[in-house]
Amino acid sequence: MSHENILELFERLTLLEKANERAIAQAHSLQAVQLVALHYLARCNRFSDTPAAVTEYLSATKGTVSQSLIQLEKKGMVTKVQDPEDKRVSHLKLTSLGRSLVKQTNQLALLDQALGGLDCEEKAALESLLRKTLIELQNTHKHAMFGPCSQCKHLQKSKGGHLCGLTKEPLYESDLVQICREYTHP
Amino acid sequence: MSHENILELFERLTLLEKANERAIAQAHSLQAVQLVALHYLARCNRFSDTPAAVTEYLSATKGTVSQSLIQLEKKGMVTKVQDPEDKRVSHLKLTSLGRSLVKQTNQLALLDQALGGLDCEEKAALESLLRKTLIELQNTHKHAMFGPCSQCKHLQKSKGGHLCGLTKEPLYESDLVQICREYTHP
DNA sequence: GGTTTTTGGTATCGACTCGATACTTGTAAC
DNA sequence: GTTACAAGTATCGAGTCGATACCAAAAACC
Repeated sequence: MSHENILELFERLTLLEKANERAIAQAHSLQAVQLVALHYLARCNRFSDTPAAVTEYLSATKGTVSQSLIQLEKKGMVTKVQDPEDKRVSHLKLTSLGRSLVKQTNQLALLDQALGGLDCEEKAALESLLRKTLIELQNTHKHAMFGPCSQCKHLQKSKGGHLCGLTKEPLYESDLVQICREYTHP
Repeated sequence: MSHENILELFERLTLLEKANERAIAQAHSLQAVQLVALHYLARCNRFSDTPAAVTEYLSATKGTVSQSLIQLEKKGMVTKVQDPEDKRVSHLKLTSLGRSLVKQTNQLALLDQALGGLDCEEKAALESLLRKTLIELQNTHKHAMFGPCSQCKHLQKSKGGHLCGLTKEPLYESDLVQICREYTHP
């Protein structure tokens, strides 16, 4: 009748996953937060690769995130590129070292391995249930959701391609699958 | 085809929930970890209310957990009671202050609110999928699982009641719904 | 029965996170 | 042009975390 069981399961999964994340990060001389940020940067689009976006994604404060990003830069995982239009913002690009680290650690998530035990139908069901929960959560609170442009409310078709209704910028194929900080459910 | 979407959704939910946890904890002058520990202690059985069990649950090191528990004790949320049989172990009992805090913060989980948007069938489906995932995870790695005695492999019936096959101790009604560190899936 | 090993728990140290505040610089609003 | 605001950095104190060392009680061993 209540949600207690789900909450417990979720918390348990979360704790195990978190511990695993820490272990993996440590194996590469990184902090857990830094690894999460790195994975985020590897799959966000070019509107969402700024320190501010990472801050929003991690739900942390900009001071903290700034420091973590400086660490990542020191370790040669990312480089900062100043935005040509707005000189205040910088874009974070993964170096080849950063990209290879992401690749190495991609399949190490405990969850990823555990999900191998589900068949396709179950995975689809789980995905849609989780998505529904997340959307519900976004409705009650006003948090950024960070989804792919391809499923976003702001996606528009233009001659021969796509367009973001918010920024009016063209979206190419590669943009569509990446996640964006402005994602809104239709 | 792959699990990427599920992993993303899961990570997003986790990050939001974590941020929320921090905020709630801070509102009560606690650390997030301390609040999680407190909630754990509120629903574990009498075999699982020791510092070692909390350590296992949080997947942290005993040194760290020891400090967190000392903080909780200082703040009057829990009290330590030495085990009469094994003088090394201490049991952590919630004070009335601790219990009331747990009650206050119980319904504040973002997830809890978001799950309100699912109907009963969906919730049941989500629960069983998450459980299957967790069991799968336990099979590949050997982590403690922390489930309720009522669903445990070690549960045995005895004359007029139940019994834990591992410790041979009697289990009363109230024990059955609480979570135990020795939980094993049948 | 006495020695060794293991286990539960604490104490302490350094590296790091995190939040808060203050600050700089660039952009937008009026 | 002045003011407000936004992006990002710097810094400080409180606290987490992992590692190590340590103590005491229990268990295993001979």
